[in-house]
Amino acid sequence: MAEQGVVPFAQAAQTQGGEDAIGGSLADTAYRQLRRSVLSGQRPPGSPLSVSALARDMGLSRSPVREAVQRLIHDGLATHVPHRGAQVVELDRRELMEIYEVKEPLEALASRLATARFSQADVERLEAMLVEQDRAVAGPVLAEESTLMELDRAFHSYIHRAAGNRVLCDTLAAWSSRTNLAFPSGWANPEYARLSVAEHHDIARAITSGDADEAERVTARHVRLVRTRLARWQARQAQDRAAGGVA
Amino acid sequence: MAEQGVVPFAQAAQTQGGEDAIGGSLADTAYRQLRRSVLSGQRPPGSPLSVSALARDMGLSRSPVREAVQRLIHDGLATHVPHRGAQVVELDRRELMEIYEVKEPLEALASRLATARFSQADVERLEAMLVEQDRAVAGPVLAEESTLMELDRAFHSYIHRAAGNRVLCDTLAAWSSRTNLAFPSGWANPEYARLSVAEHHDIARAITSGDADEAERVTARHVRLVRTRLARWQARQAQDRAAGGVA
DNA sequence: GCAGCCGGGATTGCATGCAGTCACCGACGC
DNA sequence: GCGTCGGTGACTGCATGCAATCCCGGCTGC
Repeated sequence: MAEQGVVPFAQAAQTQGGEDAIGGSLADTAYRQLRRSVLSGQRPPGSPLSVSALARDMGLSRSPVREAVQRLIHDGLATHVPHRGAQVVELDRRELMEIYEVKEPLEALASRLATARFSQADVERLEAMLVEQDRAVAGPVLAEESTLMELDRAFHSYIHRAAGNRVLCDTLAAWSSRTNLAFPSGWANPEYARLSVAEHHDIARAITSGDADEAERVTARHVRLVRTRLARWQARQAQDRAAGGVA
Repeated sequence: MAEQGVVPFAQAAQTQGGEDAIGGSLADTAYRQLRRSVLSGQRPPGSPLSVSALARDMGLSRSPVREAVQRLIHDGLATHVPHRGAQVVELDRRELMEIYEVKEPLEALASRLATARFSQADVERLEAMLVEQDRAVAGPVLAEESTLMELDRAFHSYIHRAAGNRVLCDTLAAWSSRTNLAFPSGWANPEYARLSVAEHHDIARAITSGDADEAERVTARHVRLVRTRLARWQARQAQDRAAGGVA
């Protein structure tokens, strides 16, 4: 049970945006650029996405930009307000919880499938990622939030790909980008970050040891815990906002 | 555990196409019309979806049709061949199996969530659906395939909505339309149809009795069995085709 | 008879024009 | 001061023009 080390999907340009490199069409380029700016927080939730304005800024016509915006809408990263144009989506708590609810069994499935297909090279790669994660949360001060998010994304994404199910992989990638959108500074909390990394160790241990049932269990647990922490963080945010609003 | 009988989502015009009725934009109308003709089998897999030709046929310009086709592509119901235009997707066995693999835990989750939220009205509605299904497979000759498919869709869709998780509901709806696309005459097999209906009874029994664990279990089992039957049916089809090809 | 080449046709992708619709803001009247 | 009305601006959605690209068929030459 181990063909190669790397699992070579087509890398789903749609869901994973392989850099702003030369994209086939202008619409692709615009899509990736917009997507990147949205996911990076450069355009925070609620930002307007006016086709005309974007076309002006990006120096091309409205057609490809319009297409790019509509793809974002379809991805759930933007919404279309009837006569106000599009804007970056503002996920409410309910929707966020819904995504985590469905992510739980699917992430668990991914880990189970990946366990059966993991090669020695995969094991080494995953362990290298864990070393990076340990380093990122080791010192008294954590690495950059964006770095932490990227490490997290890479870890889970690797398992998704290793599962060898493209539908599963694409679906989880789409959901993860949406949840990351709503979890801007959650990674700034050292406690949360370290807990996540610890849970990643549990997942990796189960997968590399070949225990599919255990991998499924600890992965589901991880998703559940992240959801709990996210809810707690959101509640705290709301509380702080309320307190700050008075002052 | 029971607010209303009906679970009122926005009905996800995107994924459920509420008839070809007056859609906001021409693009919406074109999308629904195309989607309908694809899912009904009127445009079988492999059919070309030329924007120009469709625009001519539908009596409108290329812009909205182009948008509609791209939505179909994003839905996974069509593919875009670089310089040949789009065409109705031809799902290969691998992809079909992948979809069933991910549907299993999600359908199971839907049943579990629905169990906790089912009201008395929901119970009655579900039982009415089962009566319809029984009637459809009762006689020596089954009802129309399209009728059977619609009954099946309605049954599962009702549970999805009852789960009260919109992301879950939309995702399953999208996947189901893709699998239905590849299961054209699977419902013509009386044995398969009766087995499915029997399993629906199991699911309904578990849900209405409030046993979430059991609902989850039998639902997963149902998806697994459908997948097995589909694989068997496909193998048989391939065999028949091979035999027919010789003659 | 077969291989290779070239042109016709069609298609996509992008740019742009045009009209309809609506939100926003200021002015006006009460 | 407040509510209401009208103008302005912008935006979307649709139609259409234009160039580039590529497939496919027929034709030519060997």
